[in-house]
Amino acid sequence: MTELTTRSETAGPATSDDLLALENQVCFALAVAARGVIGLYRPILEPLGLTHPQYLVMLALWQRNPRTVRDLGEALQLEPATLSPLLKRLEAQGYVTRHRNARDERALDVALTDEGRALRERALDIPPQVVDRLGMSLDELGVLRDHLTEVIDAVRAGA
Amino acid sequence: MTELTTRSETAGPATSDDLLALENQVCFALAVAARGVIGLYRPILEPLGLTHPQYLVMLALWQRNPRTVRDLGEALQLEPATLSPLLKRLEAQGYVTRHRNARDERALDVALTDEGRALRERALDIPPQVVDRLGMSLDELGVLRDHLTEVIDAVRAGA
DNA sequence: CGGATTTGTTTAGTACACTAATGATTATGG
DNA sequence: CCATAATCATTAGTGTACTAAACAAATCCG
Repeated sequence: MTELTTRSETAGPATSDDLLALENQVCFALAVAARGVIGLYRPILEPLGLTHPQYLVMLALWQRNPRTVRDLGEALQLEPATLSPLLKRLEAQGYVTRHRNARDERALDVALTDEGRALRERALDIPPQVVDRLGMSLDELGVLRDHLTEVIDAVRAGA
Repeated sequence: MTELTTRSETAGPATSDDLLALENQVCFALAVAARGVIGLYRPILEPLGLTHPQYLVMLALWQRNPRTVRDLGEALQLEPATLSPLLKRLEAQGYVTRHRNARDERALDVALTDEGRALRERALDIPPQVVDRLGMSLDELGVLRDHLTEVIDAVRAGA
């Protein structure tokens, strides 16, 4: 017997109902969990004037400072077409500058402004706030993150 | 010592760099994994003329047939404002009908058409295709789904 | 009964996120 | 060296996904 969707019960037959049951779909759990967790960030990021994807860009820039659009896209696994307008909004907020790279005029260097650099201090309080609201242990979250990393690698391999 | 973000290393201090490192953020892993897995569905769902959220609505309707917008929203954890245009597109595709509920004229009943019902047969092949492309075992996926369900519950409790 | 409140859906507005197409710059190879 | 190909970013178009506001229908309650 081959089971083609994951079910809570380990015994019993995998009926066609089980196969297409919403609650058995990993993709559904993934979508709901991602939307839910990102939703937790919304009120926390709002005072900083950041959306969640914008926050991730800032995290990437705090790790390495002038980065091209392509470089950011690889780090965040986002299409340049998604980043392009997002970065313009971050520029309008005053957190980054956008300038053509001198050595390669095709590339666009995205760099932190003083304000963008200063924002990092305020951001230090964000992860603990989210962990607090989630109410899950760091161990649990660590295990989850490792599982998610496996999925991400599996997607890359299967794509 | 309190660790506020999950890190791969269990020993050593949690520096401010670790705290804000992109690769340590569960929200980032969640976002990338969700986008990646949903991306795997894209070529598989395309021949059926469905997007991933539309596919989830169909799954919900195959489980219980006439459902109101609100009911679907609770099942899928989506705002009615998100579902409203999505359901119009499913109606345009010929998979569902949209009619006001006779007993409560506020509510909108979404019901499968014959074509929508028939689509279920073709959908039976989707989960195995995705599992195949992912290349992860059903056990791993089951564990992951259970972890994600915990996160979803934690979000609901903390929101 | 009838005004006030609640509920269900829709619309408006903003912001991702994707694919495909465009345009500009750099790299390549005959 | 120069035509061709590859690379980088942007724009256009579609489809989520959210909040806030609008609207109609049903419910509540004095």
